[in-house]
Amino acid sequence: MTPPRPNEDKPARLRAAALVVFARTGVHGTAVPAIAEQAGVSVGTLYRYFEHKEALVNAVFRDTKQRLAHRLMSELDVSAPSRAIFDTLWARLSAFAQEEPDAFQFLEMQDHDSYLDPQSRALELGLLAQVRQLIQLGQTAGLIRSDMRPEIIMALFWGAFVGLFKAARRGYLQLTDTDISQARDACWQSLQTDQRGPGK
Amino acid sequence: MTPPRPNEDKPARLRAAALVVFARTGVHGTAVPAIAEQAGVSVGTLYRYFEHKEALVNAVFRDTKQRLAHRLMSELDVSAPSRAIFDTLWARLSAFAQEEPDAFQFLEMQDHDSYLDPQSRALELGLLAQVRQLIQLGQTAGLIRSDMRPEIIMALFWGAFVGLFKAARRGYLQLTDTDISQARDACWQSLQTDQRGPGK
Amino acid sequence: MTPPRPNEDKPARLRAAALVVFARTGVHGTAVPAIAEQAGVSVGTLYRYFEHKEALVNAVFRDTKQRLAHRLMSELDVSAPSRAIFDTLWARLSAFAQEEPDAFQFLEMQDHDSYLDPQSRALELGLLAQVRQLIQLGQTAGLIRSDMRPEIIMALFWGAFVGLFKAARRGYLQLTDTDISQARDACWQSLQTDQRGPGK
Amino acid sequence: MTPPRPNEDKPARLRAAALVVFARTGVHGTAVPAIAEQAGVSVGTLYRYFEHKEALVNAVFRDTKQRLAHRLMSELDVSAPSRAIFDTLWARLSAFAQEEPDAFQFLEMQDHDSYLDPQSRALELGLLAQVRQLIQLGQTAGLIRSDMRPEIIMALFWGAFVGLFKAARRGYLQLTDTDISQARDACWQSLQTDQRGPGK
DNA sequence: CATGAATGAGCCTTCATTCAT
DNA sequence: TATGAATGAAGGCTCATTCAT
Repeated sequence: MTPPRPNEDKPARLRAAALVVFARTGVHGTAVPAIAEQAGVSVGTLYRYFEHKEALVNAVFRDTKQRLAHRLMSELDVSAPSRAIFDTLWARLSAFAQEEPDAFQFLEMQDHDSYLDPQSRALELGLLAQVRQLIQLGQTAGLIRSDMRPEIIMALFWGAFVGLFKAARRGYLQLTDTDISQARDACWQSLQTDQRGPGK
Repeated sequence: MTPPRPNEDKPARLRAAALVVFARTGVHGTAVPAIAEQAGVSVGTLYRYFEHKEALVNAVFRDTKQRLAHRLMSELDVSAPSRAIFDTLWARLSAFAQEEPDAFQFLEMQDHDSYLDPQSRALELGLLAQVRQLIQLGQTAGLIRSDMRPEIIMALFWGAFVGLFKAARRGYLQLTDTDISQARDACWQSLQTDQRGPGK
Repeated sequence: MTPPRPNEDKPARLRAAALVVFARTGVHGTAVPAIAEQAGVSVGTLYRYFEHKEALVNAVFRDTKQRLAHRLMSELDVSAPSRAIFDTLWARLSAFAQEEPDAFQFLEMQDHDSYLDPQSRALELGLLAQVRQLIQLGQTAGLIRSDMRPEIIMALFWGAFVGLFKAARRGYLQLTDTDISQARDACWQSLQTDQRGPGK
Repeated sequence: MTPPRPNEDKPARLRAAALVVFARTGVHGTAVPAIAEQAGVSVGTLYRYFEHKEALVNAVFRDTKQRLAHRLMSELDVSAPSRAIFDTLWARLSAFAQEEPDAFQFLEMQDHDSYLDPQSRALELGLLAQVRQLIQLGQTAGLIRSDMRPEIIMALFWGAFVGLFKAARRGYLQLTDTDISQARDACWQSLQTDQRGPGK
């Protein structure tokens, strides 16, 4: 009934479709037929390519996480100064969040823990490890403050970025390019050794 | 069969129980009987006090949000310097996130939009408005950078905080008090006017 | 909270209340608490006087049937000519249907068979037997056609009467006193030996 | 487990099954699984074809009413004398009541008002209007008494017929063909102008 | 391979009935 | 004796999954 691009491979179309509806209604709130319909195939076909709904969720998760990882890390000049790397990463993340809002939102959904399998979790850790290395590199080079554990830095930075786009998505905020640049600079600033000593 | 604390009031017990399981499995992933069981009452009893599952969710949300708001804002000395206010808020938030991890996680869940009623949403906006005012006060007093919109500052700050505790909860991080203080200082640092000018 | 007539006996009040709501919503469509509320007592009290919902239904049925029987048969001059008896019965039935529409409707409800107990059924047969005797009397006296079994006559007559008031209740008809008299005469006419021979 | 006639169409089988159990237990007294079981399908299948239980009830009602209407009215020679029309209708009604007792009983159930939708109600009124016209025709032709409103005549006649078969169904009566003919003649007689003047 | 009708376990909700107060 | 909160089986309905075509 709806064979949009007949020779596009079905699993990919199903993953893409699932991503859309998962972002809209959440994983638990999405019925399998709704995914099949969005993909323009029948339920039976979906189950030909994915054993469970859970398997599909994990496939979508890995797919999306990997796309993010690729967009962030591919051809990244790790020999550049940290600030340049930071700006590049920020720009790439922003592009991802803006060009694939569903993907970005999906990755941030809270209730993944209940159905992610070990492989998916490993993938997540992999990306984290990569970012961690970048930070450590910067710390060693003296370009990023060394008085904080890289894990803390990552959590704060990633959280701040997510917070920014989540606020925008929920309508609390209208994000302009200026906002995004300012936010980037503020975040970078917090990664520097404090020049003024502790407050108070 | 299970009258654990016979004279504790049921609605409160049900809200508390719901919070626990919602935090664990998400709202959509939680069956009503699971809530009743956690509360040690029967399903029928739950429905005596809450018309819908949705009504219960909203009650839990409001309850929790209000408790957070109260913990954050009660007896806050708004005439204190911004840094002191900031530290107080950070400490209170940390205490909340550590003492009531379920509550903290629940409030951060993504898929609330689908079932929150107007009253709940209004409550959320109310707390945001309060925090916003604090930031504006600090900006006017020259203690917080004025080159960023308060909304952006809030989003970044709240996001960073959430990111920190979410990473801890997910096991990517073992949070110590030192970590929390450092994170606080880093966040505060990003709220200051940059002393060194933009990078690059 | 609502002790309307404190010394009226409770079972009677409960039967009356049940009749009202049964007529309105049907037996299956009526929740026990609704009956208690209508009676101005608590559910617990209801169960003090009636073992089951079913027991209450049967009590209401018997109560109502007996009241009908009494209104129809008490002080009936069985020595009067059939036409006079007929007119009296018709008038009494009409009064009952008009003064106690709930009772009349309840007695005619179809799905009684599923919960009437033997005693209730016996009562029903008792009233039928009484009417049957009246008809036989008339037949013997040559005042009612003898070419039809009394059972058939009863069924037709009772059905016609019910049909008349049911149509009125359902809004297909606005019943006037003239209508009721005409209907009475038409019914009586059908009980007479045909003066013109069969059709066809 | 029970694929009795595999290629019979399911909605029809479901309507037929529902009619049977509705006639037995009443609509409110019938659980959806009981209908599915009677039809030899699963609950899920029932809900594939009918949105609600209520939708099914209405479908059954319309189906049944229309079948009755068709059996009564199709190829009816309205130019025939009233008596002939009357006899035909009576015969057709009798056939319907005897061949499809569940259908006949279902149509007469009291508590329809609570779940019939406007379309179903319209259908009911349509059939009534048709019968009404036949009566008026007969009245104009002087073959049916003109001193009674057609609505009254309809109510009495339909009620009498229903009463006859209801009595039989409830076991108060063993209906023979002779009974049915006699009843028909008696009913016709009541539709004639009284030749003897009022009784008393 | 693809389809989508069929299945039935499980979800949300109601309600007849009980029992501590 | 009266109350009404508590219970849990059962009802209406959904949806992940299967399988005949």
